[in-house]
Amino acid sequence: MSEVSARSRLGSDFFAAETAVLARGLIGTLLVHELGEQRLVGRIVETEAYLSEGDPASHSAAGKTARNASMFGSPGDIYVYLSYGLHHCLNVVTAREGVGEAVLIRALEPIEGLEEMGARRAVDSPRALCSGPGKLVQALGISREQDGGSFLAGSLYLESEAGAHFKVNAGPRIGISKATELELRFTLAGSPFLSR
DNA sequence: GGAATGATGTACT
DNA sequence: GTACATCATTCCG
Repeated sequence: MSEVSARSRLGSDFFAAETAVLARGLIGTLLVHELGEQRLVGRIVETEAYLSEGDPASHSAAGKTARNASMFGSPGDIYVYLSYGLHHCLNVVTAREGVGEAVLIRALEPIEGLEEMGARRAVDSPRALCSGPGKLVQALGISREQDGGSFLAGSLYLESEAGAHFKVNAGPRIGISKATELELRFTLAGSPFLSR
């Protein structure tokens, strides 16, 4: 009997799920960024699904542009975009047959590398490190250089823990003005590390 | 506690 | 010119 459950890197079968299903399934998984000797890890506690048809809040709704091109790639691809001209946000692409869809990672519970995250963020409280889409990208040292890459190969990837189970809540997405009636935001029940 | 505000790249009217 | 999948700071109660 091991006290530490086995971790395994998530593969292509995991990312093949329908977008909203994957958004829910990502809750509780570990986001890992290896930066040389550094290993920065956070548990995903908040996600939002951005669809194509019938979702005017999605970047893909107005068609493909230079900025959102990665959203039209393949399941498991990385989409990083610049928000409000200042902050970068990280997405897991779920595109299928030219249909641009993705899952926005909105908040993490810091697990490993808290000190390094604090240095990058210039904050001390663990709650302030990754409690927002722009914050977690800065804390983990992610940049637009990762845009168009893949979670299936490279230094930025996802892990699951064997036997792990999480209670997930669903509700309306936040920070948007269109399609606010859709319940496409998923959160880890009771987590103190959510964005709001 | 909450509301208002400034910073500012990309895409669209 | 305006809107936007944001954040930190500044004001007010």
